[in-house]
Amino acid sequence: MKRIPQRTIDRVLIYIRTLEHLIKEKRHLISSGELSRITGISDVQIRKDVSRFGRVGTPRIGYEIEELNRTFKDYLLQKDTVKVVLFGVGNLGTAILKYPGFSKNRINIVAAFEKSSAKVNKNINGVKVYSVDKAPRIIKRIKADLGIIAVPENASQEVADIMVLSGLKGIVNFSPTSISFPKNVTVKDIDFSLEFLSLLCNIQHRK
Amino acid sequence: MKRIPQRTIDRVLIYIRTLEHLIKEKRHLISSGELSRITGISDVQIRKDVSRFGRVGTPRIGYEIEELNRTFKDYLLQKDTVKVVLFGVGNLGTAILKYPGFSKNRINIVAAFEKSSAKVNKNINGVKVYSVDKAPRIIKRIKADLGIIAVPENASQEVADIMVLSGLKGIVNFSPTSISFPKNVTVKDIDFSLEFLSLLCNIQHRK
DNA sequence: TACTGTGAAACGGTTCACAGCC
DNA sequence: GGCTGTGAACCGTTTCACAGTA
Repeated sequence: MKRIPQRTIDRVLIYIRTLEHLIKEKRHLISSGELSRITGISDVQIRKDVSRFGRVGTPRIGYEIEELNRTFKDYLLQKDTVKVVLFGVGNLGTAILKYPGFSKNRINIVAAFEKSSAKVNKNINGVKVYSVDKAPRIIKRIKADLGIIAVPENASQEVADIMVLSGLKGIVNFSPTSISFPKNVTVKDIDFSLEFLSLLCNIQHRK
Repeated sequence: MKRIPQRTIDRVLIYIRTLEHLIKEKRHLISSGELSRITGISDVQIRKDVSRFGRVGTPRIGYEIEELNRTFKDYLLQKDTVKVVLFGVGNLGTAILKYPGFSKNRINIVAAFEKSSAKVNKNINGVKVYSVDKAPRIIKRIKADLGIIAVPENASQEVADIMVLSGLKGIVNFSPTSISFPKNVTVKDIDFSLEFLSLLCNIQHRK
């Protein structure tokens, strides 16, 4: 199959999330129109996305939910579990450690790292907190996939460097600053302030 | 000035964030090339974005940082402060209440709402926690701009309905589910699991 | 009739190539 | 030479319009 663009992947992840809700409700069939109403994504867009996977729905009937979900997941979510490490066990870091949604998506936070010695060696929600200087060794040993930056702004670049050095190829950066990194590493920035301001501009600038 | 597309707005918010860092470091001038190196956004893109605001840099020299920053902010950030209300004072909700980055962006969380009576009437980081049924009255009185959904998945639609009823026009939804809402309301979804899975697919699917 | 599936058109955004300027 | 500024080309995505089907 041809390479799937990131935009499409992000939509498909929403389809998967929705289909799994429906499966829990024992639903079996869904049309592109109904999926559109639930997700807010247009029905044509949904059919285009589905057809990319070669999947065939039944005219007049719609798509078989289980089958569609399996097709998406087989293609996108090859790894059975994702191993993630967290840097920074402050308020946000702790909330992430306790976030209830990860387990159902097979996302496992396997270790946390902290500078402040008061938190080191604690155990939060079953995750051990280590001193930052142990990070490279531990990350290589457990072969983590992704890393999370949840440290204060002024420490984020330093922490990012350690993550790159440890061989992580993907980073989710919650700190409100641009970090530099080699181009074989992929970074996703989530800056809460920017999300709010973006939404606000969005509202104000629509006539 | 013509309507500015959302993509551009999101980039400009990053420019503002960066320029303010530079101002703190007493820098005065910056070229599109250097701004590109910091932010990861291409230099041509930056010049295109800047030119949309009619701003003129000096060839050979670059842009005057203070001036550029002011131009962006004057256009985008008209409100002096943004009033936000929070629904759900669990782990994530509490982390948001204590998030240190909001104040410098003039984002104020002005009230929080919780179902569980154990938390009602508490005060977290200077923000009063009210019972959910008080929400419509309080939100209208204080004229809040945006609302945050940080309640468990199964309560998110119910809470969203209350927010719409209270007149909020923008919602940041941290719950991992699609919510339905009238089209005069703008919603921004932040689903942590999806962000991680998206990043992972991104890494795996690049050749 | 009520749906899926899809080529073609329209749209929007990014990159290119280069003119202009100090 | 090193920077800004920008029309034009390019590219990817979304929407349109409609053919196909049970």
